[in-house]
Amino acid sequence: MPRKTNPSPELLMQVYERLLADQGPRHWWPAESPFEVIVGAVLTQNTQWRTVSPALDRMKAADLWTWEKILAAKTPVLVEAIRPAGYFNGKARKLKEFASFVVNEFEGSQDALFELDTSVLRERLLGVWGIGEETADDIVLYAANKPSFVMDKYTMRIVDRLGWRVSGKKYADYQRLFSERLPVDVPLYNEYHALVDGHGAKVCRTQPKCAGCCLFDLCATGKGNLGQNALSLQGRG
DNA sequence: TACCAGGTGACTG
DNA sequence: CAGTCACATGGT
Repeated sequence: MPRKTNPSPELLMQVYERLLADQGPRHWWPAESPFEVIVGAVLTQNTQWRTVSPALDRMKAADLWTWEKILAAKTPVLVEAIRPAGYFNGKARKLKEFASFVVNEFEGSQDALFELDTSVLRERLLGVWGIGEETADDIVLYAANKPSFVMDKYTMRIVDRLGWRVSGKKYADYQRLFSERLPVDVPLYNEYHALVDGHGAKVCRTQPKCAGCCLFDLCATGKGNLGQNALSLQGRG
């Protein structure tokens, strides 16, 4: 493996511009309301969005589209609605825990919750059972529109493959790599995470498709795969 | 067919 | 604190 390098703020912006040119704006989060962002953020945990979207439709059809209704619903009813998203027992409990939090402490409106300062909001979210760091940051950024850079499996994998040095192995370490180098800017955080996610899902997959990658010349792993990709291109003639 | 997908909490040494 | 495991459906 090539030696890790310490990426400059300029390099982070260069990667952003490359991804933006490659994919265009992604218009995240794919939801019509802060409520839907939160529900979607829980349902998409370790799950692809394409199975979450049907689950959201089933929740609407089952009249489970407010915190009060989620809280009042019988667990098997909620489970059946969210079944397509997987992990339905755990996610049903998580939705009920969050509903209880919003109904009992913020009168059923996440708007009151979002009035908290960013760091306080994040801590309150982390205090809810089932809300971990990524889901909390999803909610802070995409529902409350406050600046908290979202980290996820894709982003960590891309950082590792690019060969960027990270101070540790934890979520916060990877998150800090970005937040210490980028201006604190909600639209930038929003689009950056969306673009990295798209790249992770389509190009920098578990089995990376380095041929044609817009970051190829910036990537330690991609350069290492040059021969292999050249062969696979040749094979397709 | 076997592997993988926008994590989190519980448990162990 | 760091590693490991269960949780579960659906697409390729």
